[in-house]
Amino acid sequence: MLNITSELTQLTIKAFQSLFNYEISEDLLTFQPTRKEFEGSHTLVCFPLGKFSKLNPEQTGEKIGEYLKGNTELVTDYNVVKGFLNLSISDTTWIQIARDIHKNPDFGNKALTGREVMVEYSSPNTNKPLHLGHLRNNFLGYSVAEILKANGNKVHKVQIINDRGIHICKSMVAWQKFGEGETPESTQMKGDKLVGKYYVIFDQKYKAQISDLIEKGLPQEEAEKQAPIIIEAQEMLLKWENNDPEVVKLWKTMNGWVYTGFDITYKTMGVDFDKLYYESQTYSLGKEEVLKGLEEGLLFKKEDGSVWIDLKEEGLDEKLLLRKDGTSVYMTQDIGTAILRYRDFPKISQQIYTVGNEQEYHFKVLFIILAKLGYEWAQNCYHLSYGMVDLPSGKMKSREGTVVDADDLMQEMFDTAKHRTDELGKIEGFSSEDAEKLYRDLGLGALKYYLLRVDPVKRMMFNPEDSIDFQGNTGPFIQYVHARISALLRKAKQLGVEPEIGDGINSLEPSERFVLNLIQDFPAKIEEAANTYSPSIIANYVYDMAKAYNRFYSEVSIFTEDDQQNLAFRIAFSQIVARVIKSSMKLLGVEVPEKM
RNA sequence: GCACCUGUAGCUCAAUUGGAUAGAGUAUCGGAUUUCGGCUCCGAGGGUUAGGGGUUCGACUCCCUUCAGGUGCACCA
Repeated sequence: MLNITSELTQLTIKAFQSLFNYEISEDLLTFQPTRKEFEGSHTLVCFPLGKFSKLNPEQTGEKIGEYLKGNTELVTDYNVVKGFLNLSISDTTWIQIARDIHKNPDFGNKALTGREVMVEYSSPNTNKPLHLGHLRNNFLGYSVAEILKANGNKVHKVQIINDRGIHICKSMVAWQKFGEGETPESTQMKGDKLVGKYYVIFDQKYKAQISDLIEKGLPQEEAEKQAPIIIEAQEMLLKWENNDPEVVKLWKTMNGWVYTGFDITYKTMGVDFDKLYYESQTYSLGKEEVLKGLEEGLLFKKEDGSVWIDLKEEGLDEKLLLRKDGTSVYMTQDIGTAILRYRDFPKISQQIYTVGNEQEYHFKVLFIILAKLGYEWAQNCYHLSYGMVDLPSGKMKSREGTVVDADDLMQEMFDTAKHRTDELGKIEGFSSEDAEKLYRDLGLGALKYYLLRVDPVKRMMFNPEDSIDFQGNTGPFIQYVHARISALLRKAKQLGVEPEIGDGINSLEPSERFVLNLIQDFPAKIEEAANTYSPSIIANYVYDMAKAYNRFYSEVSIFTEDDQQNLAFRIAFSQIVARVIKSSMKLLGVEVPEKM
């Protein structure tokens, strides 16, 4: 397809050659969108060129503009403001571009490049339900996977389920002692909620025991170590690692409950995975690798028998890899998991870990350790880090029970969507099933869009009220624009108008040029988003486009058009916009309804 | 204490990676329409980009520094 920027670059090189007899380098030519207060669509920054043209930036721009206008079909007009050369592109070019895009329903998606990557996200602990933070994680990981796919990568979506360790033993101990045989069936609770309940109970009992011990005169630190219930949990972990049948059975049962619960939540969220990894299946590989590293002298053993790695040369500290009792820690497991994944998928060139920014240090260390152990792919590992999500009501702290549960929040979004939609009377003629689907699309779309439109590295504020507004930079607004176009297309069909870009079109509205300029930028935006792992780029892009189309729509009344060719063109043009909106939203994991 | 991240309009976020007069939405104020103090349109105000210094044709962006907030520095995961 015709690419205006690269076309302009080539023509400008030629112009420069012919005007100043100098072969200008491509990277000195930066084209950017023209600011809307000036005429034109593409702007060449002339400041860096003066050195080679031997003229000041204005004169340089003037000369180049004159040349491009006079000698090319592409450029029809120009103006120079300060050192900026603004170029107007011919309508025939725009129409040609529209035609190319219209013919290509798959516009934006690159063909497979042969590159293969793995994206990890979600990766919950199995001792408590998913919360708001997990929502950002899942949406982010899923979206990045979609973006990478669109950019030509083969993508494997995976997660690592932290199904072993002291945390799950805590829930198990509490259930054993105080559960009285409760099950999801007997309590009518989602499995993850039930197990989470016992995790909380454990914590309460543990705290009570600590304060008892402190009252008896023990220092805080000692009390934390000696509380009977924590000792029980530690003993259980050891039994688990030794394959004690009873403990393993309980562990399987309770994890099973959690998985059933998680599956429901994932389904509601609309995310999925190609393969699941379980720490219970990877930690022993990690242990092997650590022992191997110890033999090779890469690691060292302390007097108490614990195994460490020394990272002082890298400016970091020493890091524990095996406890004195020989059990493995978080890091050990992650080493095993990473290696196992490369064995499973030898062709992947990169692993992307979607994990909160509180673990930046962990991943920094992990990647260094893997490199030290001799795995050169470690340098391609990437920690997709993201900030916390705050709520207007205040901070989210799991210990204080102020966590916002993922299921509850999504349900609240659906309810709000229903409430707002009914209020606006937008669902006349909907069957109850269709209406239900619409509430879900709107509620979930609002949530996803709001969480994804912010740069991942930033801590963000989630305001449920704002997120589901039909006005402004929100999911529902974009969904609304799409539905509006869909309605227009339906009407065109009724009237028997075929969307088509014929040869008779020769001029465009300024707002159409503006929108087309945005549209032709779509593949570049995908690439940028893929390179920076930022769905926010796509989100803000699609908002700009929806807004621009909306302006066009209010300026031009489409069906009063008496020129049939022009009408067919405007329908085709709208169709392209709808497709790009749909594709963009798909990259964010958001459904766009046809009707709303 | 050390390390990393963040700081942009009252609020929530952008800014094409160093480019023009820093933009949207929301809130506020004004106007239009309207059988609601609701909805919808139009317009306006609102900024020393946390402060200071430096680099250059040009800095929200890069470097140094101070301040504020957050996170990490577990034989938890």
